[in-house]
Amino acid sequence: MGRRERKKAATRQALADAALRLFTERGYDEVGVREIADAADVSATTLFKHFPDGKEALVFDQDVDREAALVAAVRERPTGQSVPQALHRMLLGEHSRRVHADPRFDDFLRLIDTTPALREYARRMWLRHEYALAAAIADDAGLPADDPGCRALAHFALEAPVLVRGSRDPDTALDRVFDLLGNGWTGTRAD
Amino acid sequence: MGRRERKKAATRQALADAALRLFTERGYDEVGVREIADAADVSATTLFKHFPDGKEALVFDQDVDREAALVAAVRERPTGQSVPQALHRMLLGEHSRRVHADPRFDDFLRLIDTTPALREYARRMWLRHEYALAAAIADDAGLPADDPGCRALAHFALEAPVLVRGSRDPDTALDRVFDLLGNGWTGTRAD
DNA sequence: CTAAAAAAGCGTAACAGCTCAACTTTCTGA
DNA sequence: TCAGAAAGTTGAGCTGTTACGCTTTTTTAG
Repeated sequence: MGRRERKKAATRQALADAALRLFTERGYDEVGVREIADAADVSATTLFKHFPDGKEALVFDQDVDREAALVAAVRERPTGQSVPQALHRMLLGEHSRRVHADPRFDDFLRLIDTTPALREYARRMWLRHEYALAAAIADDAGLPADDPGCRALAHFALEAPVLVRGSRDPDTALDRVFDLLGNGWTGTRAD
Repeated sequence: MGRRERKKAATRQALADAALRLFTERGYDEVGVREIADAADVSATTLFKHFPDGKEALVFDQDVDREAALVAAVRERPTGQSVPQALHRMLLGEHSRRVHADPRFDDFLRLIDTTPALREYARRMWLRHEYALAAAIADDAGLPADDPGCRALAHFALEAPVLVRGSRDPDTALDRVFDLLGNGWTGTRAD
């Protein structure tokens, strides 16, 4: 790795670190991009060269490849396991794995939960994989790739993680969401 | 109705009309708010006084009360009809009723479909009623008002209309979405 | 090896949507 | 009638974001 790329990566990391620190200290809406750029000793233009998707992207630095994991969860699920069950397990595992990996991950989640713009951005990051996931589901079920039912299942499954954030018990809430997707609405009229 | 309120309503209408005309003529992103304000012969600040939710709100002027209709669809559904079925019928009826009411409604829908910012805004308008609808569903099923399953059903049902836009056959697509919510994912592995 | 040219970082200035403090106009009621 | 409250309007200015040009580094050609 050349000297140039190393400096580039260092600048990018300095920007992301400064942003996360300032955001958690004073709140997302109270910190401007010029201030973040100053803290990393670069100009605002440079910040946007490193993060073309804008201010929100500063928080979601690590862009791991979730798409492959999602498609694999559908394709390589064990016999007898339904598609919703496979996605459910995959999303649960992903979440707990991340919580245990980085101690700062809690602050990270709290920041996202309390900032509408970041929740929206997180949702859109998940939904970027909607098309690929829908295609994998359709292929598995022997339906055309743009089948609306498959698209709906992919869409709802990808939205589930964002939807259950803020619940008192997110894991149980996720159970309920995937129970709905797997078995349908089973509620009957009270009394 | 006093002279003052009439003038206010006239200004608001002039703004909405100018916006819709300019947007359909040249595209949403090609028209600035200052230009719209000029066309209505007011300043940009005045525009935001009339539409505090911003540029997108100019397009969704008529703010009919859908919340009551949604809650009523759940509460007053005929015996034997499930909650998803009731919501499905209600959303279908709402759509066709609007298409037949105003001939300009087609242009309106096309504008929304081709503008990501407007699609997002439409989605958020629907989701404003998520809490009320979830509470109505929970009440009907005898569950606590913040039950995650009820919240998920409300959320997915409200997102359905936006999700099926752009499909080749939106009505059939809506059938598939509500089949998923009513009966769960029934697909089995191909071959 | 060196000069040129291609690429990439960087800052200035600007434009977009949007808000704030102040000024005018219109309505109210004693 | 006429203060003063309420509502409407405005120009200046803030924030996220981008286009343009300048400088620096890297690659390439002879």
